[in-house]
Amino acid sequence: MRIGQLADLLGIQTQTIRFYEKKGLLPLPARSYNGYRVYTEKHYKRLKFVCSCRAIGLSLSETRRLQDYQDNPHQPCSAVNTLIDEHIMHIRSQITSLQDLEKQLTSIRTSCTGQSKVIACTILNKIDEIESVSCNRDV
Amino acid sequence: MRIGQLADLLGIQTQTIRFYEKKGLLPLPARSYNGYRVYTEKHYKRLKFVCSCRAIGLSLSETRRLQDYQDNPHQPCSAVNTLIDEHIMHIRSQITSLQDLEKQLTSIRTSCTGQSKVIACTILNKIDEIESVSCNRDV
DNA sequence: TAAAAACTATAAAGTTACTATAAGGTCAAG
DNA sequence: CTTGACCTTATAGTAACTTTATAGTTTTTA
Ligand SMILES: [Zn+2]
Ligand SMILES: [Zn+2]
Ligand SMILES: [Zn+2]
Ligand SMILES: [Zn+2]
Repeated sequence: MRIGQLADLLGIQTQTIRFYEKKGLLPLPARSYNGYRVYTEKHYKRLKFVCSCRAIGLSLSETRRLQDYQDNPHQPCSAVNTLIDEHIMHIRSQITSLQDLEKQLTSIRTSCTGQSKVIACTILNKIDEIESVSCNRDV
Repeated sequence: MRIGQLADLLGIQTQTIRFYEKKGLLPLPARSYNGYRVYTEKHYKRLKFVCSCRAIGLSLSETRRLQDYQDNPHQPCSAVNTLIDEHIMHIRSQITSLQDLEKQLTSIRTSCTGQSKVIACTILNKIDEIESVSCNRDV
């Protein structure tokens, strides 16, 4: 199978496959006489796993760690659980900070009906009054 | 005021200030005889506004647009409201996709107690069974 | 007074997970 | 024999910074 077919199978771009290869998430494929990459079922499964990990929001390095576990299948799987637990915490903390943001934003938003001029806009005034404890930037 | 003092006042790094300057979010400061940047109250206010915008999750380009409105204060402020409305939509759609992720992840997670070996880990099996319609990547 | 610490400057590279562009080689069809 | 679809590599761009390197300046301290 060539790179275009593999990409179509998984609904991703060929560059993405090359990118994963460079990042070590996909084993080096054989090359045909003309230099084209040749993929097997094994590559397909490996790449599908990467796509699935991305679909549940795992980072590429988290995905890589899971692959390592898959490659050493006789160790206890508690490490897998830990990784997923930590990832769930990532997601949850993102959710709560976004929810906080949304509250603050809707409160700011409702103060203005959009009928005034910018100079008197209560939204801009409220933004000016925000006391960012320290410029948070991780959202 | 020098760059370090300004950074301390707002709890950010000096490089971040230079970065904002390069991005056009902060007017060019005067320079003292030795080339050091010299900031005034005006710069402080401008930078504080940027930090506040970042604190409510606005991107730098959204922040820039708000600055443009501030600089032309005699137009109607409905554009401000629209920008904030759109930004709230950004936040809300991020929240819902993260909540979807969290559901999927907790369902995957609860299937394993971490007592098995990797080869039999139901988490890895469930990840393998995910049918990513197309590898989503915007989360 | 001289060395050390602290601050400033610029420029370039690293981060994440790709996407886009450029410039070119290969292959089948018409 | 050229067009189009496919493949190759390398490089740059995205967001919002952070890190590193290299160097000049000021302040503190021994
Ligand atoms: Zn994670
Ligand atoms: Zn308004
Ligand atoms: Zn936004
Ligand atoms: Zn398990």
